[in-house]
Amino acid sequence: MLLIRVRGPFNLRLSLAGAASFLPIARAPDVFRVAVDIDGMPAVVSISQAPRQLFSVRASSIPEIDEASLKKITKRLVWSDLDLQPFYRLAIVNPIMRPVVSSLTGLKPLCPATLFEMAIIAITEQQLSLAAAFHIRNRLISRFGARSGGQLRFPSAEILAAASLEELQHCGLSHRKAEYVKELASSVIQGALDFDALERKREDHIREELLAIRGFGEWSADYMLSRGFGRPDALPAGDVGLQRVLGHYFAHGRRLTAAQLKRKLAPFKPFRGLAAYYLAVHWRLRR
DNA sequence: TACCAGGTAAAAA
DNA sequence: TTTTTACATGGT
Repeated sequence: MLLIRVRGPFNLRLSLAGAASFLPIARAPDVFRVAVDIDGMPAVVSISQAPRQLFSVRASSIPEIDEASLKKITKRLVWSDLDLQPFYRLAIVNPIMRPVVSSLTGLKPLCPATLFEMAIIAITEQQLSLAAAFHIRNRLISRFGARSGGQLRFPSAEILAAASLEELQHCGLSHRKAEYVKELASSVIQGALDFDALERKREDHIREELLAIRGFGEWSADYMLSRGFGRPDALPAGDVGLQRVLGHYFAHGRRLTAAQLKRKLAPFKPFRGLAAYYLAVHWRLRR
């Protein structure tokens, strides 16, 4: 077991409930359990929050685990480099945002285990409802995922690149999306696309690279910057879900345009995407 | 039953 | 160059 200290306020239970509020599942888990690959070895990482700002992290099914690697993946899963305090300082002086952050103190968006998985998530969620995309992803996982410690982990780029278009379509992807997934997986294993190297670049550079991927438009690039790369200001302004939710807070329930959405979130720069997430979770949990 | 859902690339005009 | 179209599944 490994203990990790977190910077600033963080409430894991609340963050899990926030994440679950977007999915068609009955109840949020209280332990963050993710099947992953650590240095090529399958493992299940279980993160729970001890009193105060400590996590306990366990990795099963590996006899010897490199502590640094485990720490690295954990930091990514819980976005631990993000300190919420500067965002809260901006939020509490805003009459609409103040009650939202005070009822959701410690909420953080949780990240998927890998950027590759996040990229596939972005593709599956294009245009479809989150519920539909959720079921499609689950079919991808049960069809192509490898088992580690009794849990299925998200299929690797190698597996998805080798899958046939028919198999991918059979999971519920359109023919076009099946092509996107296969091509993206191929360029990852060929090294033409290196998400880990991208992570260290500047935000605008990452965005440009993402837009060059076939199947990635503005929405997917910003969504991935926000949810995968953990850039708190990145904001998919064309997002229908956000436009509707923000409409409840800023426009008497009328859906906002992309430009209006940006304008309403301008006071929270450089945390506009995070502010949008707080409003979306607040709306879904109706706290 | 339709219709819309946290879009995009490619065809058509 | 700009506009229109096809497309997957799930919930209402």
